[in-house]
Amino acid sequence: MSATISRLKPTASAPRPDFRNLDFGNCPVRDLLNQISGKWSTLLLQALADRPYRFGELRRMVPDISQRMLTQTLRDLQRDGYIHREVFATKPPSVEYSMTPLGRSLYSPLSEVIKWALENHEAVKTARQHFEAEA
Amino acid sequence: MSATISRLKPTASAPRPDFRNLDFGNCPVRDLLNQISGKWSTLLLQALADRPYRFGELRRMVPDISQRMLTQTLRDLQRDGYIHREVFATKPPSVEYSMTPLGRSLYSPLSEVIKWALENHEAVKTARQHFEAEA
DNA sequence: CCGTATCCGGCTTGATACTG
DNA sequence: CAGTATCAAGCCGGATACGG
Repeated sequence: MSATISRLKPTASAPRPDFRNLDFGNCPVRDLLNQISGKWSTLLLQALADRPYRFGELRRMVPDISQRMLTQTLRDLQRDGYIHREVFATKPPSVEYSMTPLGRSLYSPLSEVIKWALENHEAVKTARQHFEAEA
Repeated sequence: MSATISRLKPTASAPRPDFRNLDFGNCPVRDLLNQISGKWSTLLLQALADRPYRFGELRRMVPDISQRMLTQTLRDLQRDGYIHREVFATKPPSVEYSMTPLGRSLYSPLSEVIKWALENHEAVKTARQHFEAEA
């Protein structure tokens, strides 16, 4: 997931590229992908791409997420600027989450990957079966 | 990461949607994303999108991957049909990895996400700083 | 050169119980 | 309704050593 993969200089004399920009701080792709590849992140982005939802709604839409992970994942997405959190001082209080422009701009390419996954799931499952068969 | 997020039926009488297609076997997106979101998967796909490489070359291109994870990640990618593994009976033996058509078709949308990450890393870092500042 | 085996520490996640 | 705190379990990934 590095931004720039260390390409070996064809005739490099250095014994080792030692191209240490792979840590999360310096490699944007690993840094960002690390977040959105969390177990629940993409799922929640998909949900909020539709329209804003409240905490409890999201909880019901994703029955097998724990309250803990829902809170945590939403806060991480908010932290990175993908979603907006708005508290309504109703009684009892409610909190609504919605996508930011940044979140939408991410979701645009991300949804293409999701689409690919839906369209090619069978192909991958077939590949897996073939792989097992060879063992 | 589910294929189809359980949308609450507006006037549903059921106390709970109980829409359990979120397990990895049935949810394509979570199933596939789970693989490519491994710590090294995207990085290796990027490398092999360029051209085929041998094991040792990849190892040097990604200095901080362990031999264990390189072998394992490559095998997982091969298992899902994204890359091809070819052994050459040279002396000493060498193994070359290359992308399959399926792998290329995945990399196409995936590279757009990577591109997004490169272009928007600063925006995300800024968002993080603002988030911290509010605490 | 390429791959496997073993051990093991840490992060991530889930379960549960509790507050404003 | 939303969120926090705490604790324990499981998986992932790293180090190291060995084998074909």
